[in-house]
Amino acid sequence: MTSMQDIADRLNISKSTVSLVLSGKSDGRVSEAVKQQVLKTAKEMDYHLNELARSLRVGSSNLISVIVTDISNEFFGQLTFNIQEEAKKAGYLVLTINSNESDEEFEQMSRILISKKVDGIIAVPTPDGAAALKMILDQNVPLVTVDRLCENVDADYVGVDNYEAAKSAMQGLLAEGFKKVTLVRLDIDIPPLNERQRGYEDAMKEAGLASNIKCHRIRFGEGWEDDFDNAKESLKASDAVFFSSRRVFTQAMSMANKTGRLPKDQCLFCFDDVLPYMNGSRDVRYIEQPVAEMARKSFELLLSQIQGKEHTPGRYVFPTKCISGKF
Amino acid sequence: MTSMQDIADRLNISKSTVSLVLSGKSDGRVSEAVKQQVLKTAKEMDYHLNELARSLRVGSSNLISVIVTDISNEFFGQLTFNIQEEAKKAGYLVLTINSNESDEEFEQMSRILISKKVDGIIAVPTPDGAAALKMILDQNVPLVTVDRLCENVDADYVGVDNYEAAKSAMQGLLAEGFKKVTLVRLDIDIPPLNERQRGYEDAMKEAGLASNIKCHRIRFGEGWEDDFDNAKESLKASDAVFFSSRRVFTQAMSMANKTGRLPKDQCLFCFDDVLPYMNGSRDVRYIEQPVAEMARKSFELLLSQIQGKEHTPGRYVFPTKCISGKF
DNA sequence: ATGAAAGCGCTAACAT
DNA sequence: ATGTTAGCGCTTTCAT
Repeated sequence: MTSMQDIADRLNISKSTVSLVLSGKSDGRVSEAVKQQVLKTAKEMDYHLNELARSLRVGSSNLISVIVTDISNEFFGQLTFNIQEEAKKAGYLVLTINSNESDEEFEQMSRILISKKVDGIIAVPTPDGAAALKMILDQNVPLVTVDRLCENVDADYVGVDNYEAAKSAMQGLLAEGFKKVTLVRLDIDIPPLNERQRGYEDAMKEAGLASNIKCHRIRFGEGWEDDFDNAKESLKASDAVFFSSRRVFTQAMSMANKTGRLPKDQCLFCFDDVLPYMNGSRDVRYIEQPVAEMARKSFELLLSQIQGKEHTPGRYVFPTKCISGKF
Repeated sequence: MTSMQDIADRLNISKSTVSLVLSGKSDGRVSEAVKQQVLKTAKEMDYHLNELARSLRVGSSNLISVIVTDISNEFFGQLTFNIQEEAKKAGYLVLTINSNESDEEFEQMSRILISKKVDGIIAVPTPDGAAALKMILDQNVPLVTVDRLCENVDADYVGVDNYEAAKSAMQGLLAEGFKKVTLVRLDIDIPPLNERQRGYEDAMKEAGLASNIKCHRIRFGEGWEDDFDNAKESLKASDAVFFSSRRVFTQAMSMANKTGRLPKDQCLFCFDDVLPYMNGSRDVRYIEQPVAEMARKSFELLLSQIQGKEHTPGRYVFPTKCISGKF
């Protein structure tokens, strides 16, 4: 591995001069002749900058991290993808981490990231991730939270109004005459899912359908099949089903292949785009989150923290779109 | 930021002793009393190891990278997720990179990764990524390729037999009496897609259906809608359609919502699991790749290279599963 | 325009 | 059992 010293030795100059040239700070400070020699020798000797050394010296790694619960989840995949593209433009690389919905993993990985001297963290907090978030803040590591609001943590937040989105979409649904609407959600207590449920319940109540409120909780991990099995009859008896996340929706679709279909005339309502899953024979309604914009905003906020700009944490709530039709 | 020196100063001992304790190498070499003091003081002073400095010193970053074309693609999301979980167990963090199918980006990002001193790279090569792969190899950075075989690059490879999988699934399809089978594929020349097409064509030929061979290419980026539009009539006239990747399948499904459905009695055949997309009213056939095992193997190969074990590059081909039924 | 020297925080070989 | 020292490869201040 060639180092700057090696180049300096070869040319009988000092490594400071080499550094000046190679880091592009030679304007006027180094003679053109020397500059060219350095550049040429660097190429000849196949020199590659050691970022580790540079980072140690200047105290910043040009690394950020995105912590999601599960990168293989489509929504988080898209979020991460868009953040990465933004980061790339600004010269940052992205460490992606899966918390697997575990508070312990979330905190443990946060510690490791801090050790790695990441310049900032964009995180989807786990159900009880407040402690980890506070720890990050304590270490003065720039932090932006996405998707899930942690009320008692004073950090930037980017997300959507889950309550309003769910409620108003429900109202549209009810206005069309659907009465027996059942909710299916994951059995993890995270704000978005709770808010969506609240939106569902309030819409039902306000429409005088409180007695039809019915909610099925599906385990996040092992055992979810059983939960669907138990919910089966109740779902079949509904005239519309609200799947409060894409994950639970696709699980339901997979299950349906094994344990029986949902009635064809039933309306499906889902949080997040499910168009590709539809085959044109159903009333469908879904809510679209502007994931690319959310990603962009998250990184923008992080970057301004990194650059030490004047900053008081804010909450940035993006509008959703409700789409319905025969899909 | 507390450093080991700070702890040493506070306790009037040397930083080597502190290092010994904090890196867990103090067994017998440091007195129990001092050890406890160090541990206590470290906690008090809220000490966090500076991995950057450690990495520079020991010459390894405990960072690896996974380069895929697009992390928001479900298949790559799952692959990455599983690699990350393996890496975590071994104490590695993962930098994920999107090449966006661009050879330039692939090479440029590879250079940056090498500068960052990643300990190894697991990559899904871009269509003409050979140059970048060779560069990585030249720098003696451990490398494993996944999903796409680069014939003229001497690196570990993990994948499936795309030709055989496609051909034998096609044969099953034809045995059921389907005759007009049309292929839909992305318009990027990567080995898996080419191999799948070859499998399709050979199966058709051997069944005496050469004249029915029909292949539609869908652009990877902008304009893909038009390509589907052009293929529309031809697809409707087929009695089975082979979607050679999930991406192109889901695109087709989304399009169908806008420009008209495919006939109900048509058989859908797809590479990669599409169960959640089905609603029980169709003949479906799909090929499942053992993505978790592939991820595990990839990381295992990478790790053994990193650890400098005796190693000649190999090709590891995993069996696929073909599933068919009314889904 | 160039060089010398210090130092980022850590580890490890070598004293003591 | 503990300390001293050197050095990983770089940037940056201060001299010259």
